[in-house]
Amino acid sequence: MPKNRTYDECYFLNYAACADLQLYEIGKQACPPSYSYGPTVRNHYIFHYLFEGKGILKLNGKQYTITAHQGFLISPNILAYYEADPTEPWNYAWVHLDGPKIRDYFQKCGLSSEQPVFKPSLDSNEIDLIMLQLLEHNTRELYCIGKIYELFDAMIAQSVTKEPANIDIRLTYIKKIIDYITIKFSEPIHMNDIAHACGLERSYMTRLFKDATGQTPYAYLNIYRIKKACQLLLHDSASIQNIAYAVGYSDAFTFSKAFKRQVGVSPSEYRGKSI
DNA sequence: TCGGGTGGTTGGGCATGTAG
DNA sequence: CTACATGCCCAACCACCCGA
Repeated sequence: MPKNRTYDECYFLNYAACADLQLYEIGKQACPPSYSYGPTVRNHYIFHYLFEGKGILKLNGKQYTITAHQGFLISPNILAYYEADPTEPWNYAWVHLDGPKIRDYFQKCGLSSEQPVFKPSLDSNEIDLIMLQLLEHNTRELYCIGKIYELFDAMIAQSVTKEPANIDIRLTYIKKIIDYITIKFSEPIHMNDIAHACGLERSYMTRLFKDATGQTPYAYLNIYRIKKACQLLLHDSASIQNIAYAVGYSDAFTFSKAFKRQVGVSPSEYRGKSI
């Protein structure tokens, strides 16, 4: 928390919630010049929207400049720092929210921890109005939940960072690869098999997958197998050799080495520690 | 279960082709 | 021109096998 933080107006909702949305807090603040917040990590989503002024956001080692009638998203468990401009400090509103579908809703707006800045493509009056209504009626919890959905709808309609079709295609390939691995992990899998199943050339598939996930399909497969093996070691009395077979290794020795490399202890030690 | 040797497989760089 | 897709190549890595 910043020193002596004062809110122009902030309302903590007593867990206003519906099936897929929890709304924790709504607030607004006209920040003094160079007013900063963080670095901080949150355990839910925070969306800020600027009525006036500008400032910077630092996230994942990147810096973004945000100006009036734009917004920015801070995702859970991401280290964030933001600071008002020294000459034109921002006047913004924020909402703290979470829920099983919130990530999807923000993604539909083109927002994620990689793309945290919302830039409306059309007249921003609609978003301004929704945010002002939220602030005005911040004690009416069900009204606010309704307005949050309206906000998402408006942001989706006005997003200029919609993912191009080819991104969707790539995501489809990634999903196919993951699906294949999760279904076939217990069988001997070659990368060519996965590539063939997805209709891709192997090296291109590897590159595609690594770009999206940060790890190769082969690494993902091994991690998945060892995770499954951990579950079996804890909840099943089968021999280590049988567990090795069950998660797709044709050889218990190879499994044991791979397990120790990833977990740090041998399979038998892992089982022994859990008892 | 571990360590070492060996052969096969994988990842990734690079050049090139293709489509919009 | 750009982004996507493919093919080739080779160093590095991994699975497998064997002995301890």
